[in-house]
Amino acid sequence: MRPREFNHDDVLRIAFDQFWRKGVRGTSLSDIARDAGVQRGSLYNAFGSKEALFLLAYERYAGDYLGAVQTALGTGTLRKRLTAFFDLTITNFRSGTPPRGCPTTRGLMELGSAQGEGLDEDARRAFADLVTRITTLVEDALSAGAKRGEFSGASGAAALHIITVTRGLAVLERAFGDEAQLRKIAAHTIDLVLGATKR
Amino acid sequence: MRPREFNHDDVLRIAFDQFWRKGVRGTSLSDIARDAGVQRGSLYNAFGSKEALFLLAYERYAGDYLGAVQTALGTGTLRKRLTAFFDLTITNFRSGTPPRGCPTTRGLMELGSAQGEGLDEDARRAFADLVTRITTLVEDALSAGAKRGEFSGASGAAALHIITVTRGLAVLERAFGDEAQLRKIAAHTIDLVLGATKR
DNA sequence: ATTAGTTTTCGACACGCTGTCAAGAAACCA
DNA sequence: TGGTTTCTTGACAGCGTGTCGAAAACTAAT
Repeated sequence: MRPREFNHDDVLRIAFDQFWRKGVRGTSLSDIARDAGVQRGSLYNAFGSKEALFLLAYERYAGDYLGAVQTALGTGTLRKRLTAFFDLTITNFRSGTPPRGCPTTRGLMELGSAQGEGLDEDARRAFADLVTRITTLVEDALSAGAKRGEFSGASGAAALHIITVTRGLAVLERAFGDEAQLRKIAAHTIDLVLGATKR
Repeated sequence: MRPREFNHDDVLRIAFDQFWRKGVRGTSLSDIARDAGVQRGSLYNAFGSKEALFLLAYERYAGDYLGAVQTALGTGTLRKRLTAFFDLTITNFRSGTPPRGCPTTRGLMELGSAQGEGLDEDARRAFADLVTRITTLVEDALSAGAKRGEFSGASGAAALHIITVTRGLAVLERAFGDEAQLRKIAAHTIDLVLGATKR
């Protein structure tokens, strides 16, 4: 059989970069094909559809990001861990020029109820999955912190609250683009959650 | 001059309903024209572009919604006011079948950095404007509550935190569609913010 | 070395969407 | 009634996704 003339992973990387910067609906396969030096038809042949290509590219990102979260939440006091987590989150939103925002949040709001019901659901699942996994990591950090007496409260509720704030930060980032504001909110949230200990 | 054969406001209402359900990029002017019983070209003649039509339709929604927020935040104890505010917010996200989500959050994430730089910026401003106005209303309620001894803390920071949570709720609604979860998070947030009083 | 078979690549096509434009239609005013 | 103005209509260009068949390129077998 004839070997493929392009590298799968390279294309996924290039594609996700475009998706991240311009959104799924905002990037065309022609864009990706041009950037990757590949014919558009070849992409369809190799990946099937734009959504399928996006899903593969997103999975790669999700894995990387989850690893980074795990690292951020892995050392130091609970406050340090949470600070590192928020820092990672905000830095991720603000990466790129101009800042690319949060691909997960964007995807979640961008898709939803368009018209194509089929693959949209797969994408939603992928986004929701990453959110769930990160929530679990935060919850674990809180539980461990509770054992060490750094936090007293319901880890589950607190973790969900923190995740909700990070999603909100992703939205505010798009609305105002004010990184200092985001960091203030993050610090305030940590105070609120940890302060609940010394009620 | 020849009078217009359709009612401006009717079209805006019909258009926003579609935009809300399917997103700006997900609805075509053909859809709106069909629903409104108007020719597509007439819409271009009357409004100029899809984005302009959306902006007009959104302004109408924003005004209505802002009024509802003002009402919700207007009576009772501070806790009651915040509860009513979150209730309004979540009910709004979950209205329609299937639930339509938050048009502001969706718009904020959907637009951003597509390719058309011109009108996207106007839309972003409109979205951000509504968020800012609501933040101010919440902050006012908190300040008033502080005077009455129902809250002690920085009203500005707390208001921003609450708004961030509502934006996060809009995202989680899309991710999980679990209304009970949203209400739990809202209740937890109120406890956290008001609980900070009795530190 | 030649040939058969398989996979990739390429180009043309159908279809939908946005936005433009010119020509037709309808109301109003003089 | 005639002219002007505005709205409506339909055709068009341009770009997007996705499909299809044919050509090209490589492997493997004879």
